[in-house]
Amino acid sequence: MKLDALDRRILDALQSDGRMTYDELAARVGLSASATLRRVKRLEEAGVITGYAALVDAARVGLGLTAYINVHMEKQSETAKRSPMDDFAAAVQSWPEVAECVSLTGEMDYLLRVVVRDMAHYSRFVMDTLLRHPSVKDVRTSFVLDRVKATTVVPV
Amino acid sequence: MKLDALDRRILDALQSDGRMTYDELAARVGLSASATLRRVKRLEEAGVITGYAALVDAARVGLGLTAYINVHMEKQSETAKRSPMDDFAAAVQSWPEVAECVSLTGEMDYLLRVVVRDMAHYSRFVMDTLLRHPSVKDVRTSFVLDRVKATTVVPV
DNA sequence: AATGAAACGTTAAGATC
DNA sequence: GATCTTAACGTTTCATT
Repeated sequence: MKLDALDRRILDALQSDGRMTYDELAARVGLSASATLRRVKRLEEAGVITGYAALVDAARVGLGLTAYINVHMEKQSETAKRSPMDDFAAAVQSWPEVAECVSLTGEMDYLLRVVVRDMAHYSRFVMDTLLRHPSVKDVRTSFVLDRVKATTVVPV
Repeated sequence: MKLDALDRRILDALQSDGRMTYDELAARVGLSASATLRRVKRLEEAGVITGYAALVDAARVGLGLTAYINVHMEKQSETAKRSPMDDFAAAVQSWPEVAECVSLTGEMDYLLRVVVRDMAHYSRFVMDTLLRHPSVKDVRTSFVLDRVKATTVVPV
């Protein structure tokens, strides 16, 4: 989708404050409230704005440990009915501990960001869930010592 | 902060739809709107809810490339006036390409998630910004092939 | 039972859509 | 005009004495 300067200003504002009123937003971008609303709806319908979220501090709700897990997969079996990759991707969606999962260049594997209560929770997740999945061969974990920066804002 | 079942339901709902009205939210959690409002304000003031954000699809606004960059730092010089770590942490805040930056166990370095337009943009960011920083020794990059899962929702 | 604190619902006025 | 937000006020609940 093609964005002009006004769209960018709208996205900039709504990314920082997703509950801003249309009056306030309109004042900030220099349009009327109704024109602003039309643009926001257009951005939503075009899939530019995928949703709105309250951002929760994981540590303050008892989820004090974040880990990055490199997951190595078994070689794909030729006889498998469906791809182990797709199967793993589907499983990941259902695991609430997994905040993020991407496949990367370099190695044929996944990188997971998981948010858990503590080491015991981490251990249980890896042993009982992750390693139990048939496509997973082995994992290598790094734990987060310090969250230097974490933003949902994309520089439009 | 101590959360009861109602707080959890509120967080669950607002994490999925941050623009939900208090009437709607109240109906979902089984309270009146005013009681719901009071609880939300309390969660905000306690720092449990850190903010609200419109979520933007980076690819749809021309930011088609995400990279994970492992950054190795120079050994900290004894005579440095302030810590190179802190200096780097401050610099990272000002670079809009960096969506996330954490320090990890294992190696004394940082992991960055950067969101850029394309390879040319990535290259310029690494050459002209990242490697130009005095504390940075070298970097190793993996590019995202497939975003399997990416959520801001924390399982409360 | 009496008390106080915490949390709830109703209502109404103002803001927003 | 209809909906939504928000503060005021009275009521309920519950732990403690």
